[in-house]
Amino acid sequence: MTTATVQLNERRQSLLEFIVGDYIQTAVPVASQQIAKRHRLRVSPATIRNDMAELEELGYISRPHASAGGVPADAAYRFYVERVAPRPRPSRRFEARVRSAIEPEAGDPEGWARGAAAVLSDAVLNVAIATTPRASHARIKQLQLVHLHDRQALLVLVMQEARLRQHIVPFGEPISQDELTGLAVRLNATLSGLSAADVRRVWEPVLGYDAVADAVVAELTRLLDEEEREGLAHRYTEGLGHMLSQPEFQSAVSAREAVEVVEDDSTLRGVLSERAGAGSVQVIIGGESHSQQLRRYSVVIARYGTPGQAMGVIGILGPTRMDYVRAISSVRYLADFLSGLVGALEEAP
Amino acid sequence: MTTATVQLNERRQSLLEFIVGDYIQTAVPVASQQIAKRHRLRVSPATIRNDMAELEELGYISRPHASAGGVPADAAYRFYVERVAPRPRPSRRFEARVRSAIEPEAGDPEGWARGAAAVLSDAVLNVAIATTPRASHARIKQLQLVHLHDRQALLVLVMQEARLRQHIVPFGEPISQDELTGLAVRLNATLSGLSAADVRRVWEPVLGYDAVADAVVAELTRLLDEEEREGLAHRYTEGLGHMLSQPEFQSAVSAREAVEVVEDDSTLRGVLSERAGAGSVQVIIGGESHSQQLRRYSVVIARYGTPGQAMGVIGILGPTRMDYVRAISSVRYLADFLSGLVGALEEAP
DNA sequence: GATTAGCACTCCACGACGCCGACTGCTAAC
DNA sequence: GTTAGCAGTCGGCGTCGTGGAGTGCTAATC
Repeated sequence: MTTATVQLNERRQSLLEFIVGDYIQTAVPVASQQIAKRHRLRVSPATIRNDMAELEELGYISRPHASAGGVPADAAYRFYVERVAPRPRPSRRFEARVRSAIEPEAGDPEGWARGAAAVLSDAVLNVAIATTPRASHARIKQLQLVHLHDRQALLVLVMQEARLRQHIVPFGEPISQDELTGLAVRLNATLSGLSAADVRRVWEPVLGYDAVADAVVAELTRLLDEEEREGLAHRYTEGLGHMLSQPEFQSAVSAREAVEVVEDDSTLRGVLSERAGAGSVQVIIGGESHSQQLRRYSVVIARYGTPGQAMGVIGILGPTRMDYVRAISSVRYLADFLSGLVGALEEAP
Repeated sequence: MTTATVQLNERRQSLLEFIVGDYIQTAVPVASQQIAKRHRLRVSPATIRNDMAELEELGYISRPHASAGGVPADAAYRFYVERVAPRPRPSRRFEARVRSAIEPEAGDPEGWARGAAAVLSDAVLNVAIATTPRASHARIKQLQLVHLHDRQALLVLVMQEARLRQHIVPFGEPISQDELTGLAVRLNATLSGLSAADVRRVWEPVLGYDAVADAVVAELTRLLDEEEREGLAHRYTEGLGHMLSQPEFQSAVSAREAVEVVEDDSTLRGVLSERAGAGSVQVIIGGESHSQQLRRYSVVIARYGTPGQAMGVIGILGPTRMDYVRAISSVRYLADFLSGLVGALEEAP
């Protein structure tokens, strides 16, 4: 039971829904006569005006100037989202596009995230954001050592969910590929499945016996530590052009502002990480983000992945006036789809 | 000997240089009196006007309207670039930033490219683009097989220059990690250092004896083939916000146009790949690109890497009115810097 | 009490107008 | 070839006026 359903009788709720819906479509302040014409509300424009005055009083709509139509405030979008939320599935067309844009066989979460951002942005004509799934407790799956020079090797680390990292490891002494391979086999035997903390505990007793192995293990734990710090998750952003073609960005200042919101990592980072509520789709409308920069934007996000193991984020950024019905259903569908893919990467018990 | 040096006496060449230089700084059509005031040219504005009429005649400058100052045409920028090209080094400050933004120890070309794009864009206040180095003849360095499920493994392929690719390989029969490890060791022994064609030739005789190995090799060659198709190179783009704060993008349409140029892969792909001239820095000014979309933009790019082996691209995209001196020296320095890093990844003979 | 018609009023969008100032092109003198 | 002087051009900008869309209010009606 939302505030709105308590405050407003049924007709006013319908009216508010119409106002938000029309404004989302047209981006023009909606006038009482327009509503009377477009929707069969069985009352005259004058009555609608009275109701709109009431809606303004309660903070659901505001007016650009005294004799103008109403534009929805954050509260109105919140009401709208709650009212239309149950509508579930995206179009068949969208589902088909998702399936053709993302290749499950690749086993490449980065590619999936990139593909997901691309389809999503095309579908909602706003900016889409996707991060690769990332484990809160990174564990090593397998490592590989590739000879580069006499005293240098490339360490390739495979973690759960097929996350790859690479780093150069320098050694004090010359070493051959054969020796490296042997070392990798031994390390894999002892360290597979362990977290950074585990690795340190297991390795402690033998520390100091083999300088080469020590160097590899040190780098290994560093990479695992890094992986756990969420900040590093690679983010794919797509569709800025789509968003800028929305009418709210016709002025040059607002357009540049939008670019800055998208390019500035810190702005979005807060919204993406803080809203940890897994499961369903989250909608953060305008000022609800408590971010000055995002005051005029809404974010629709969902987490995906395997709970407790590795989670990524997929979502939309756009002006508060966005097609929430389509946004929510698209994000929900994609999150489920990606979760399925990531789940399939988990090792069977 | 350029066309301009033949057509223009020394004073007019200086004049043209001043016009271009001033316009690059101010973005305002430059007037004869301004030039007389700012530069000690030892002639009166009237003379400058006469010379400017000549420059207009020859197509070096144009005027927004009949009684306005001159703005440089593509030809003027071309002249300017050639005239100031010899100036060599970027500022110490820039060099220091490059060194702190790019970590050689990481041995991660993707990270280098990303870092390079970031510093470059900050330095020139325009869009910077960097691709990872990519071999024209991809050769396998080492592979790794990671058990996912009973009938599925993750193939991790390391190529020269530490390029990584990953892909899931499904099998008809169940297989353990130990078997996979053994297979990887055998394959590494036979296939290391080979190209896709080599692998196919070497493998042909034993094809059909081991379904699992066949599946891995098939996937392997497919990845190598893919690697050779330039289209797949991952591109990092940075600094759109910087570019949009340039005065040419104050109007909303031009801003959106700019976003589209940057977001649309195909527009830039042409310029990036076609200009294969390795070595020095290439400057493509406005219409020289023969692309309608890029008519008002200039591109400053250089290839980096180890010639004949693996090459990437680093460059700048901005309005034709850009600081070419800074752009060219920055790109040159970064290309050299990155080439050094990539070279160090090559296996010693 | 809720709904509606009528009407005066508000405010924006838009085009016309006019003025100021910056610059040029031209002419004639040096 | 160079320069001073001057008439002429054009963009930028603020002002003004008008048309039209839309509201709020009042009084009548259901």
